[in-house]
Amino acid sequence: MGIGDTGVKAGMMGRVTERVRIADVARLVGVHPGTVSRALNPKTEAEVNGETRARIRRAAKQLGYTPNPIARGLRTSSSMTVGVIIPDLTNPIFPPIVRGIESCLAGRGYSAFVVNTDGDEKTERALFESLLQRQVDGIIFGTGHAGPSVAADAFARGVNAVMVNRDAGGVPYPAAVGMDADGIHSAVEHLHALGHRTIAHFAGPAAFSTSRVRSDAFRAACDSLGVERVTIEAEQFSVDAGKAAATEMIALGARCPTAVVAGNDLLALGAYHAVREAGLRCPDDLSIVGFNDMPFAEDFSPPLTTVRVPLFDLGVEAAKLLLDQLQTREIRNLQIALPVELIVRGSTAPPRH
Amino acid sequence: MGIGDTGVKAGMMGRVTERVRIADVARLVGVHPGTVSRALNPKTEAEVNGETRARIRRAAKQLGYTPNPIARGLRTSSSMTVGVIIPDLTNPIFPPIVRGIESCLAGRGYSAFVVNTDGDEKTERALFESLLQRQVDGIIFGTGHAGPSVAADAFARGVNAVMVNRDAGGVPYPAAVGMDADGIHSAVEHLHALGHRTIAHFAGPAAFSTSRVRSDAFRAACDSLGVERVTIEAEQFSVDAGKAAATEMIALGARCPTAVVAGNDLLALGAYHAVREAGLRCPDDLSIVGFNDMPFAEDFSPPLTTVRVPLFDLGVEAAKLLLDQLQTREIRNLQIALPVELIVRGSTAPPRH
DNA sequence: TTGTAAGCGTTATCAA
DNA sequence: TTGATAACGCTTACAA
Repeated sequence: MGIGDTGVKAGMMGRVTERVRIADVARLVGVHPGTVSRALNPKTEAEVNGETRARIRRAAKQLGYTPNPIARGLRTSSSMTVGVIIPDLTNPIFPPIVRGIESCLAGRGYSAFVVNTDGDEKTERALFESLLQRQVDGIIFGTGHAGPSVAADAFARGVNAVMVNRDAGGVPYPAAVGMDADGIHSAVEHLHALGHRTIAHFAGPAAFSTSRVRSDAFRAACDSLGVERVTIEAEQFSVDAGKAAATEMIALGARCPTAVVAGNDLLALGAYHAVREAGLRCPDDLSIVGFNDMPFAEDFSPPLTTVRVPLFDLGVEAAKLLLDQLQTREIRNLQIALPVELIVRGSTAPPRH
Repeated sequence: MGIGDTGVKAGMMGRVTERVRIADVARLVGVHPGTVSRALNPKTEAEVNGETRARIRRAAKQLGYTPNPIARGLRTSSSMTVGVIIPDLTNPIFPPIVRGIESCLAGRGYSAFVVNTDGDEKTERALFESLLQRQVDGIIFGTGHAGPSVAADAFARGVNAVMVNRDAGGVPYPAAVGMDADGIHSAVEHLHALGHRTIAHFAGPAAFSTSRVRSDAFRAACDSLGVERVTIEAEQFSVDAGKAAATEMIALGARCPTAVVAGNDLLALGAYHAVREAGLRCPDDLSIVGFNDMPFAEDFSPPLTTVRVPLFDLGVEAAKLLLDQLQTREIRNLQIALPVELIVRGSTAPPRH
């Protein structure tokens, strides 16, 4: 590590600009602080005389007044902030989702506070509590899974929340998800059309709704097309797990399927690695389809055939769902399912005999 | 869009668990709230009798008391939060940086509030102000550039901040960066050793310190090795800009360099696209080196030879720098430069004659 | 329509 | 060492 200190110091800290308070505006206008508050608050601006309101607005702008969200939050127990709980920001599906959430929230004056659990339940619980302490108005869970969960507790405690990407098992929070079954059907049909008659599915952990929906759809699609099928459950939705699954499959030798529908792009990528390591080639020896169309999937070697999920829009819809919930104070048990699309690229080809 | 509403409603919102306040603990212990505050605050716990402190701690735990950060923030004008301003979370170098920042912050009780500017100065300014309003204790800028900037204003106003990845031109905030010059030297040497004698550099926008450092190093490295050089300045650090630069370069025909050192991986990826579109191949017709080793660069087609920057650690160091600044209340003008490493993969090969 | 005043849950100053 | 008390900056009954 190189450290180069020029020795120049910034001297005394300049003072962070004195914040102008509501009282300053009130004084300038010659009116009571309460009136200023009412005039500046969309919900109460009707209660104040049009002309005074105009004068207050002008003064506020002149002084550069902006309400202190901390003080307001203390008073109203609302922070105009929503917590976003995801497993890991470096999983490439999350940045687009988060940006979608923020883009929707920003328009309504809300901000997103994003935290990472690394898939650890204890961490998730701690982060959840700390978000509540910070007075978030609601939570968007990107960590949904079946069984006991933080989301389940949140629901029991009446916390406003929604799910994104995955649902929460039995917990009736609204969710924004992709039409995963459609995507899997398209993938299987595509492979069938290419001539594949034995196809494998790398399923994600059974606790995730995305895993279950995709693997059920896989079974249904294969059966309806008369395709022989194998399902291998991966420990996680990760490159390593995908590699392990593919290695196991390749060991089948002659009975090895000619194509795989991976539960997500990371598993597909793991399959790439296994294929390469086994001295085989994709798509010549094995066709591989991913799921999500994560950023840069088109730049993989070979470019990945995958199912595109509108991740940004998933984020937008989840945020809308939450905002709606905050407004109506009613938790609706519904799913918004967005259409997905098979993107055919270079990782699929006819099987060779 | 498919909407399926089961019609099941969650009934009346359960009530979010009643928060237990400092007064509740005080009452239980039979002591004044002020004492509880002192006992629970690391800075003042020495002022309270060991035994009372123990009783207070026990009661707090029993009741599940946790201080309300909003109330505390109002009183102390500190939120134990730092703002992180980056251009775009979907730029793959940022998730690792952000995780690094958070991992350091978490240990010290701070949280990170991340916002995206999309490279727009006005947006950045608005977000900056809103972060200050939210009482962030400091800011980490991932958006540094030369000339008038939000960081410059922040410095003038005495705001605690540090830079990550890029520095802020003339503004003397501390910065955590990579040893970019070393990386470029390694890249040029690698290409020279392969036999390349004319090399191009795709430089990023001149306002970024990363661009300047890298392109200066490129010039120096080529000159010291007697390599002919061309520099093309890209409009942005983006795939599209890289493609444009490469297309322009390929149009040179016979005078086209046989290798390019791209200012970052995105520019390199753009060059991939241009090469493919021109019916050429990498590395056969053109060797390409990237910069950063963004996630999944090894999975590109071909796997990208690039300079690995320890992005996560950059985040960690930036956070440390800021925490240090918050503690000492002194803005030190220094740079922490972390070593980088050339990762040779499949996008570089000897030139063919 | 506007003023008054209480209070959100802490921390910090001052006395005891 | 502890208690009393006054802020922090805002919103919101309630009164005028």
